[in-house]
Amino acid sequence: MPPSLSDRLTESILGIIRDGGLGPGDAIPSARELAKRFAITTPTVREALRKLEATGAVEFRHGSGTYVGPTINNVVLANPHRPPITKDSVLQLISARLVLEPAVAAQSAVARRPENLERLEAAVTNALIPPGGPAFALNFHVELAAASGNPLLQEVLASLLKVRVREQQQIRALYDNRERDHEEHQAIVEAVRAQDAAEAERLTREHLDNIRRAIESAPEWS
Amino acid sequence: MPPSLSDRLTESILGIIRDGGLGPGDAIPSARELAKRFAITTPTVREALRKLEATGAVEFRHGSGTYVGPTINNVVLANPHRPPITKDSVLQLISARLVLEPAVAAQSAVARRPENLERLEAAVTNALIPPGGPAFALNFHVELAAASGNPLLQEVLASLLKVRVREQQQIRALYDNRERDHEEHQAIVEAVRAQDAAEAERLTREHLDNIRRAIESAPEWS
DNA sequence: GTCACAAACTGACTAAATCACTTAGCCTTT
DNA sequence: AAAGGCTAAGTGATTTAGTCAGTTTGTGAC
Repeated sequence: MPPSLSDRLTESILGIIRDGGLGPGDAIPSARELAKRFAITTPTVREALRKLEATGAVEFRHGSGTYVGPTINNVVLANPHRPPITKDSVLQLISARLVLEPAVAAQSAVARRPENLERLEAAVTNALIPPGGPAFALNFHVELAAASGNPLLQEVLASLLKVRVREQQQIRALYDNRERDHEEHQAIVEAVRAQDAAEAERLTREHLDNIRRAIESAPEWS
Repeated sequence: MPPSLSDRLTESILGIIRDGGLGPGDAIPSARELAKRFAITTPTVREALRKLEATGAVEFRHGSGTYVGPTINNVVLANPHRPPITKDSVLQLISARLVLEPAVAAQSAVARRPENLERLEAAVTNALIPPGGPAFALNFHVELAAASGNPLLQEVLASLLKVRVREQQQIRALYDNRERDHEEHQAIVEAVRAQDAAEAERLTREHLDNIRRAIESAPEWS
């Protein structure tokens, strides 16, 4: 079963991006230009571009052009077509985080660099006055993973947390305790600053367990 | 900025799948049928379907139809357009696994059910004679995550390991030690069977560290 | 009953347009 | 000279109408 024209075209376009040394935000040739270059028609080009769009490899801007997307170099992705959220799925998510994040926090405590501390501080203090939407509080957990020095860990956490963005307000209603959130985040940062891996791990587990309990005791929804 | 027709169409098709109670393998209406139903043209339908194809939500079978894909209910995905592998990216991956998998193994040790042990045994014994391609040895690690009882953890590990499938043979050349692999897997299973979380965690860390060292000492490639 | 074949479905792709939006430059106005 | 509005070129978004290429299924000959 030979790969379809659309599949080969997708790879070719990725080749153009990579061989051209293009990064997120850079423009790629227009659909008409690509159609001419590969001697095919624009609907076919668009199909290939749509596939790349679905994974965040490219972005369309109507009237302007097509640009390299932010997640083109990602290894794992949050499913953009993920199923609707339920209370069970939220509990499943927090349980998974409860397994993964303490280990990440421990790693971040030993590997963190000065600039990570700065960014963590910023994420903690900005959480009380969210500038970029309701999901900003989750930024802390992504920054914590970033401090591990391993971009892959950051990707995994960011992908997991992106799930919650859409229904963040709904969750806020169940667990809106910014003060405690803030205090616990602050404590984790201090442990990371002190490079105390065991303490960072313990505090992170405690923090997530608090959230889990709050969600668990909340009434069913959706 | 209102969502484009293509975006709304994608959601509508997902609605058809979910409202129809369709699961992986089930057929969805043909492109022409969908075009008629939404009063649009087939190229537009195909664009929407291509986006769903990119995330594994649907699959095309030329001449037969379009079917619900295996990962439609996934929360995280392996990027199908991920960048080419390098030695550095492999080390980054193994480092991330070194952080995550020991914690998963500990959880699996306490949460495992009898059927998980069966599947783990099967994965260990089949690893020596791979039936379904060269990537079969990685199955063990996915099964280990499955034993945690949290499908999300299984998804995360499966997505991380899918990265390696494509270049698995290349990696095999660097670290082809099936005997030791097999022994170490076996030891982890025993710890999981005994529900010894600390031991499962330790053995998993040791196992991955062995792999890491083998890759690290290998010559540069690609 | 079994096999070959032909319709009828399906996806894959083409061709040539038109509409909608953005951008940049020019030109007017101040 | 600076500010604002207009216009034209370039781009994505979508349509229309068809052809080609696989797959499935039922029918009829054997």
